Amino acid sequence: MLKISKKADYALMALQHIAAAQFGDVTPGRVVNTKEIAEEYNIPLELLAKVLQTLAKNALIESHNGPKGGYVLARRADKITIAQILESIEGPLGITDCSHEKDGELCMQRDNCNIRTPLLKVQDSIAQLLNSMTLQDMMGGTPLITIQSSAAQGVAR
Amino acid sequence: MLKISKKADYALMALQHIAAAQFGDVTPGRVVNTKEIAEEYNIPLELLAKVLQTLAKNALIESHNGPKGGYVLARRADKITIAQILESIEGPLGITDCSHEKDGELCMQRDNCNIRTPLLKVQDSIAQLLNSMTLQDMMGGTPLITIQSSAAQGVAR
DNA sequence: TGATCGGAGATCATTATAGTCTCCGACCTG
DNA sequence: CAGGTCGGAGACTATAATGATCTCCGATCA
Repeated sequence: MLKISKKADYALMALQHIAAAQFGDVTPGRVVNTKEIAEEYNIPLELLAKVLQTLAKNALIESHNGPKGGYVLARRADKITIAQILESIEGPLGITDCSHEKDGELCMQRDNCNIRTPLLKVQDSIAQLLNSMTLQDMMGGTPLITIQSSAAQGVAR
Repeated sequence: MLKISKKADYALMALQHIAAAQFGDVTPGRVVNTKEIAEEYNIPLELLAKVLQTLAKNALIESHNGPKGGYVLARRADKITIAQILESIEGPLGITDCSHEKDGELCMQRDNCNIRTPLLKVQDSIAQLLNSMTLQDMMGGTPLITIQSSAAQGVAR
């Protein structure tokens, strides 16, 4: 349950790769194209292209056309959150259908719903979690931040 | 993104209702049947039946056949976690495909995967969150626990 | 000017989801 | 001891989301 899509997976991998090429020690400032990433991670080329286009449209990366073209990060890796990446590909975070329902499209259970409030709490927690992690945190070598919900603490299990 | 299924929604609503009927002030100890829940929350009867059967099979509720039959909680509401409920319906928590891949079905990206570890961290955090909330916490009136990831604290946003 | 890039749209196959239908067996209760 | 009321279980269908592919276009730079 709560699985993220393959596209989102690809987005994360690609961004990690772009960030590494751009800020890594080996060949810093390198522009990386779609084909390189697709081959590196065994991702279908054209599907990855779609994903990168979407990321570019959402201003997470910048595209450069023509030979020697490719993608670079639109801003520093520590300014790109996991939440931003995932939301670019999969749309806004929404545990339930009614998480962001517009006026006029209320769900059938709405008036009697007994789980809306607690679920929104859960959603907020996940949102905080995803917003607190950046692409930088995902870079290899960097020790990952320790994540623990305060709610989980002190719960005997 | 990260939406839970309608079935899982129904499961949460139903369990909340059963718990309320069982431990509420009005008519404690009441056994509630599928039809009552379906009508209360506008859930398709037969679909809800499936959901409740699954919950029974996973030992979250107990079924009683025959007239006056229905469902009761298998244990106290504070001993049933949101994680248990969701996993009963949607299967184990898995942010990525490779979260619990068995031997022999490795994903194509496996050997080169640069995002597996951080994603598993995210997954663990969500698991902790869902395990820390119980059906009891979802009961109406009860002030919901304050959930906040420690990682989110101290992050300017 | 042509090979190399990304941009964009339509299209298709597969799978997951949501919902339905049918038949069965267990249980009270009159 | 029968009939209505319950859950149990399986097959089945429709719709939507996903993953993936194909084709054509425009920009760029050597």
